[in-house]
Amino acid sequence: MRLSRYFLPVLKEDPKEAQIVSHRLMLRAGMIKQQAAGIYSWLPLGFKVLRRIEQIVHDEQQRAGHIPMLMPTLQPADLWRESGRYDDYGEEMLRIRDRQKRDLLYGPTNEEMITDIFRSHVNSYKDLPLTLYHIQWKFRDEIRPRFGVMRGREFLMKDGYTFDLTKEDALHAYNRHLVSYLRSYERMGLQAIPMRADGGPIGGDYTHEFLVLAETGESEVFYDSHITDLTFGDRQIDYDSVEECQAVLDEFTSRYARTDETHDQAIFDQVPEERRRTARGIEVGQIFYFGTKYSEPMGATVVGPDGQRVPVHMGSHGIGVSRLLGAIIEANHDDRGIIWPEGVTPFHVGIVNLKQGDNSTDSACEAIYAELQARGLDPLYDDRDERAGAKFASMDLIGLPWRITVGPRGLASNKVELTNRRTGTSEELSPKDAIARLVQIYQPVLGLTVQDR
RNA sequence: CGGGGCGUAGCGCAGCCUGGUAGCGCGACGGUUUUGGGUACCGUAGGCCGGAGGUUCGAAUCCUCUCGCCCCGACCA
Repeated sequence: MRLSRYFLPVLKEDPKEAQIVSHRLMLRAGMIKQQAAGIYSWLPLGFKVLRRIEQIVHDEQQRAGHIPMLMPTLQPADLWRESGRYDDYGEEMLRIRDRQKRDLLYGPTNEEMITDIFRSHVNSYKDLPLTLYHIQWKFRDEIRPRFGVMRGREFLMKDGYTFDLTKEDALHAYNRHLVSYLRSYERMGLQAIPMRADGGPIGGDYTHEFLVLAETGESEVFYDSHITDLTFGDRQIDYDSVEECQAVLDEFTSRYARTDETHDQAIFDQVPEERRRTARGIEVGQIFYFGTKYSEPMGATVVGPDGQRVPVHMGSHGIGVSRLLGAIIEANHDDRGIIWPEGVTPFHVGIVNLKQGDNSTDSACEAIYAELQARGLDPLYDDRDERAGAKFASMDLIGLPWRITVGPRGLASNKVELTNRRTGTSEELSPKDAIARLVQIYQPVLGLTVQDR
């Protein structure tokens, strides 16, 4: 993309309503625009990152064998009356009435609807196990929306639902989700720690939350520092293997890690003192096993091998997709702006032309731009007629992890500068070598697609 | 929902107490200048002072009501 043709309304000054860094930077970098309390438009740059995150979630869900679909944002109230949650959910649920005076609601989650779909079409244990998921906008009428997209009222969420014949099978589905979530977060450049959690209004007697450590997190967390040494890495897991999935869960939940909701000081005190940590965390996902909580009242049953009709064991699993942008920025920024991890960056590299209008720099930039695209990368070329300082400031703000700087001085000896946003270190390379380096850097990120399996 | 605060140009703000022709900085636009970290200068455009009612000769300013937004708290992916 050429910046002169893009829509990137960056702000030089801090909008006064933004108190935390991710909100401030998202507004300043022209990623979002607030339309009402907790409701945002996603401007092109923000939308691009949102789509990248969404794509990673899709990839990893499908890698785990989960099936994508899409349910509507508006739901009939009757389904929720059936489960009993129409009254239980409270003021957080946005209720709407249509012209025929039918009660509708803007879905805060989809257990009822998915259960309805399931019971309409699945009758036999032979159709199990089944995991369906979608990525759809949700609305929860928060008492106090704040922190930009981290606590919006309208938010994009991946929610998946598992159906199994037995509790044992359902817990394997649970473990499978834990594995796929660990992989997903790591691809986004995040460390998300699974922590034992409470059920909350979704319900469930077995549940973990995934927390990203950040000063601005809303939850207080307590953990054994050894937990942060664990990484999923590029290990290959057979998602059908009960043992392999269980082993990952065991490994990642072996150390003490809880939020204030479930914190137990007595157990925490058994962790060696030098390893005890108290911090704050942002919740970016949660997994639940809730048994027959919905299948029973809503009649989601299958005929088992013994000919008996039994309610299915269910679980639900969520990733806060739009919230993740905030969480990633909270965990990756400095005083000049955002620092995107390679896995989610809106553009892979920025090209800064130091002397726009100069024949040699212009053509060098054009050549680099074209070649990067030819090699499958997505560059942002700052071809505006601006001073170098303004271009650098914009690039730093929007946080592209790599920058190629092209100026007459370096070009005289066939050199451009390749700069890492995070470390600030630069290398002088020929344009050809700089491109080769970038291709190499992004090879693992671009290589990760489901089709490659 | 309780407590606190704010709505004046695209953004950040002053003016309000003590009523009398609506201002500053940044940004935008047109020039000149400059070209390796938000350059400098000249000029131009841009405002029903959130909305409604009231007081007054006269309201951004005083009074009443209302809408919106932010912050703290209880609640939450």
